[in-house]
Amino acid sequence: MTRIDTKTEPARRARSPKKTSPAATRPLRRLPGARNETPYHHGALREALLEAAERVLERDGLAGLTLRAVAREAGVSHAAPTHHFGDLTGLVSELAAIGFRQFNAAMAAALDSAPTPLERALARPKAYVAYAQAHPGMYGLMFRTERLDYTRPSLHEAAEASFAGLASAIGAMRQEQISGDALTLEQAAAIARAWSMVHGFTMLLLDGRLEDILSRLPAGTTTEQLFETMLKSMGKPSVF
Amino acid sequence: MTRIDTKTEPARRARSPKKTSPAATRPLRRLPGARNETPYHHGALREALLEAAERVLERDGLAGLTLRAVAREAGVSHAAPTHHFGDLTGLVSELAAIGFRQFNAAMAAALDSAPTPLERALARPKAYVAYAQAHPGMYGLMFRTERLDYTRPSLHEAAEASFAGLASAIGAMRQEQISGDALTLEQAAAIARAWSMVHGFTMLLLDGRLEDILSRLPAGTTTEQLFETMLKSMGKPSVF
DNA sequence: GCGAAATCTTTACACTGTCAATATTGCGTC
DNA sequence: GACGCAATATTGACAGTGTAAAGATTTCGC
Repeated sequence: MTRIDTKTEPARRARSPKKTSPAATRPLRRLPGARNETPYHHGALREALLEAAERVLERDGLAGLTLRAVAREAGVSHAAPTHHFGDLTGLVSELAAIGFRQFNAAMAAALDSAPTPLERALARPKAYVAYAQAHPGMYGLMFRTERLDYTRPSLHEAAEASFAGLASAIGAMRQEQISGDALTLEQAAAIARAWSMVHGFTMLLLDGRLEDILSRLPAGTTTEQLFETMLKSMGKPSVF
Repeated sequence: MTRIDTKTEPARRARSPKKTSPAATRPLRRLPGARNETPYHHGALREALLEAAERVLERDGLAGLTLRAVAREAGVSHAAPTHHFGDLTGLVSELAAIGFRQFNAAMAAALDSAPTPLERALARPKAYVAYAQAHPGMYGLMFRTERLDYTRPSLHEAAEASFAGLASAIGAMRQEQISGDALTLEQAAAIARAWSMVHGFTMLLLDGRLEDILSRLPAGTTTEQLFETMLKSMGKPSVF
């Protein structure tokens, strides 16, 4: 059965002569507010693609986050992202960098809005889990290293800032200055302990692994109650 | 350019008449020890596929674990796994169940070989991390819920057994019986704390996220030292 | 021994990432 | 202002994937 090559993308264009009306030949990218002449050059496609990617991620999950799906969401051709991000790893890495910046901002905001020292002690861990619950797709992306390129400056810096915030918070709690380039074993253990605890709880929560535990608790017990009880049961009353 | 359908798998067979020598037409599945007449029915394909899948996983990582790669590794056609596992989720879930059983066995063995009570207190967490380091692909698979079907009895039971082992160890540590169907908030927090801690540390370690910390420690400090220091810094001297 | 069921292969198709070739536009330079 | 080049976007192609359907082969219950 010799078929005639109907194989790639649905052929939205029926072999028209070289120059017809561009509105008819390219139905993509219909920006409603702007002038309807969808220009060949988008103008801010990079940002539009990242926003589209975040939408796709939170709507369809990590498995649905494909280059072609993002291009569709942004209303451009399937190969348009290549020029801006190189490949899928590039797009995902830049999106993860945005996630880390969102995360850092959320942590800072939570600290600022905590009045009493007692609340401040719990503000960071709670904001940590809250961010992950509000943006499960993003958090999953940020900590799924398989398709992430940490040599990209934007991602490296944003993640580094997260870590620095954590380390300095631990230092403040221990009433000592934590220098950037050297750590004692006890300092490192304190950082690793806090990070492991919060990250582990978050991952188990997002993966639904804690529902077994929650279902065995008195009816109406919330995730937050479990988390706070857990934090208070540490050796010292607070973690970060 | 009308092409003639050279599109699917490399056509290993050049339109031969109906019955030629089967060794020529099907070069797959050459079991060296057995009789060279590779039979049409494998006999134990399900197990062979699972073993092939584990090999592929630890060799090529999670991204390389595809249905077709597993079929190739086992020397059968690409659609053969379908009949045994339904789809990729099925294969991955069964493999994860094997991982949980390996994990449970490793934990039990570690407990048995710890002579003193002091060593027994650290045996479980250390065995936990050691298993993940020895089988990083497996551990990643077991805790990457996206492509896992927990309604499968084998996976559900194996994972449940892991959780039960953890819960009972916590109960023993707190000198109280933990019943299967109800938990106090404090018990649940103790379980969640231990699990979050160890799982979080393991994930950060496998994702390379702790190398930042390790590189700032005195030269020669090992992951195990960091982990033990972390455990001992908990409120009580042991975790599980 | 025979028919049905289980097992395995083949074929097909929609989807993916990525590359190469082409089309279109923007922009600096004269 | 016009020209030419670089940036941007589209089109087309191809190898790889999962999955479904249809056919081939073997095993098994009776």
